[in-house]
Amino acid sequence: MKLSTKGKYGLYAMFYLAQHAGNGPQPLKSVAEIGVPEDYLEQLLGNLRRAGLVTTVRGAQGGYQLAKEPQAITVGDIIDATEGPLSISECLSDEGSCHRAGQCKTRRVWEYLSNSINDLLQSISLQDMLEQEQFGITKES
Amino acid sequence: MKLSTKGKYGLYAMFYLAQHAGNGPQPLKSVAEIGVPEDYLEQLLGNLRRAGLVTTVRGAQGGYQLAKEPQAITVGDIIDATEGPLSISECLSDEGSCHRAGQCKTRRVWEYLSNSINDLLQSISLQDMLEQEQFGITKES
DNA sequence: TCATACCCGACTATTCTTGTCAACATTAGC
DNA sequence: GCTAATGTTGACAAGAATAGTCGGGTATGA
Repeated sequence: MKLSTKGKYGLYAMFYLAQHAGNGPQPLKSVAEIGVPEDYLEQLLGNLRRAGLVTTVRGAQGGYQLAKEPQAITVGDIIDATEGPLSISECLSDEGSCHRAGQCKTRRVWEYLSNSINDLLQSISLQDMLEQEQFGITKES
Repeated sequence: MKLSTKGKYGLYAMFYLAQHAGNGPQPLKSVAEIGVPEDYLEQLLGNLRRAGLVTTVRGAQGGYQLAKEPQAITVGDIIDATEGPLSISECLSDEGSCHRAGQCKTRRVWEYLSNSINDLLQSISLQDMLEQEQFGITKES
């Protein structure tokens, strides 16, 4: 179980935009300095735009900027937008794939895990990241 | 971010073994009745054996059984054994892939998420699953 | 010794990931 | 209006991962 680079890059990009909020639209070239291929990043920002997390200004001097305040955007929003909704098990989305009653006892586990992880992701906002220390990290590595 | 079938099938199989604990070794054929191809399941049970979660008896009347009590085996153990350790981001395992200081602020997020999810997975045992209702599910779907 | 069962490694088809590329649409500024 | 800067879109492709499949072992109870 791991995140693909889409979610990771998406968070990088959104964090970059959060850091530059208020400075006008940031062109793709600038955002790509976080270390992501431009052509690939473009796709991800497209998804983030369609999800309503960033707005764009086309043409010269255009670029990308956050569509909302940093505290109104969560890590979960970003991962949803870039990776698609996380589904621990397709049992949860596809009804009918649990063809045996015995197996369905495990379904409740997926349900519980899925809900818990979603809550977790929704509990961290870009603002929290800007402020650091805000989301429960206490132990030193 | 999703689990592969390995983790899912692994949990099915382990839950099956938990349900039949005390009835002697369960042959692969029986376990496969949960709806997993025998040849594939064999690989997964091999991983579970190497992880010390099941023991096997070879030869006629042989089969697989839990290596420990159901309360001593967690969903996290099973997923680790079948899917390999979950790594949200390779930033956490591979040092040096965070090549920019700016990006590394997001690293703490992965760290936090990773720890939280691991704790979550470790908090559910097979015994909890046998007893149902035991691992925090309260809301009706 | 034979049937039952686990053990192991190689092989493969399909899908997903991670980009790359080319053509197009929009707009600011001269 | 022209041009350069910029976002938009969809097609394409190499490589890796997933989800099995297969063929031959080895151990053991009857």
